Amino acid sequence: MGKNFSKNKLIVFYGVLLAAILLLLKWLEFRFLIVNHAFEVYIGAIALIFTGLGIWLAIKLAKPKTRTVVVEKEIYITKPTESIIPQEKTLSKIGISKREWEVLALMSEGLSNQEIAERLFVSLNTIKTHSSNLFEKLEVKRRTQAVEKGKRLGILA
Amino acid sequence: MGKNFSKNKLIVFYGVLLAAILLLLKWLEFRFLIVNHAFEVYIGAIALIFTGLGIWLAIKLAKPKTRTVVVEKEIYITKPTESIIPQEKTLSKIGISKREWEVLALMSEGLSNQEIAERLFVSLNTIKTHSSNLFEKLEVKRRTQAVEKGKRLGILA
DNA sequence: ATAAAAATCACTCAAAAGTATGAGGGCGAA
DNA sequence: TTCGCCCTCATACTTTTGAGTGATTTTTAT
Repeated sequence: MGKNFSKNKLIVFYGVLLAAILLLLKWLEFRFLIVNHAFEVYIGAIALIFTGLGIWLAIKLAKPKTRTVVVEKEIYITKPTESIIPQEKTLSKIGISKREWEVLALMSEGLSNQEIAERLFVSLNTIKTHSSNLFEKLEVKRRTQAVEKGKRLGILA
Repeated sequence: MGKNFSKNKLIVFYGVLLAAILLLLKWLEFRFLIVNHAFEVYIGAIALIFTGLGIWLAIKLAKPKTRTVVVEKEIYITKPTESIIPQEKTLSKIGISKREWEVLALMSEGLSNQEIAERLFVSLNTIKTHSSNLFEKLEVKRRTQAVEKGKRLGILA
């Protein structure tokens, strides 16, 4: 906004300057044009002046090229609690199914397989199957390792 | 692209302004001066052409001003791990011994009792005793719960 | 020095966790 | 429709974990 304003002001200023120069030339014309040989010089002066004027105008008004520099700024924040189902990319990349993730989440809360089974209304054997598959996909051997790795992968809160 | 466009627009505007000024002069000429018409137009054309030339030269030759814009980009980093032995106040308040805490820490890394025993150069039975005492002090029933509670209490990373 | 706390270890029994294998139904993609 | 994946459940077996009890040694604090 302020930039546009100053630009307009500049243009107006330049217009006035131009008018002044033309008047000056007019005056010079009256004073010296009688001298015939001065005509070429006059034209040359005009050309020179207005070329310089154009250059000056262009330099003044040209927008500077902006170069964007991205600066990485480290900000320590308690990792924002992701969605309730976090990092679906990671999940699908590893191939963990929704049900398996649910089991993992309840594991991380310290529930036993039996408790998880009751919570999810399925049998204990089902939970065992899920957890076995889970361990294989996470490449771990125990539930504690699964929880630890799950957190490292960002798929657990 | 848009930058060039606005620059061109500026030039056009300047040309129009110049024409207006010339018309003004023309009018002034009719009012107050007795001068050769063709000569005025000639001078105006010269001025216009060389102004344009100046602008063109400046645009073509001027090295672009660069202005650096710094953009801050937030990066989320897991808060740096606190002291290796955290929250001794909490530990003594609950009555967890140093050895018990060591066992808990290794538990949280997913080690089995056997592995913990080997790591600490003691027997499996010792680890079992430690963990049992640990569970009682933490008021939990399983190692997963112990780890979970340990983290909640801030005695684990 | 002595009592308390901590660390060590053993043994048994039970529960939980984990492995391996098979199998049936549902569901979406090829 | 067939194939693959997911979810479900079962059975059998092994390993790990945890509870309970008791004991010896070391460390620590009074």
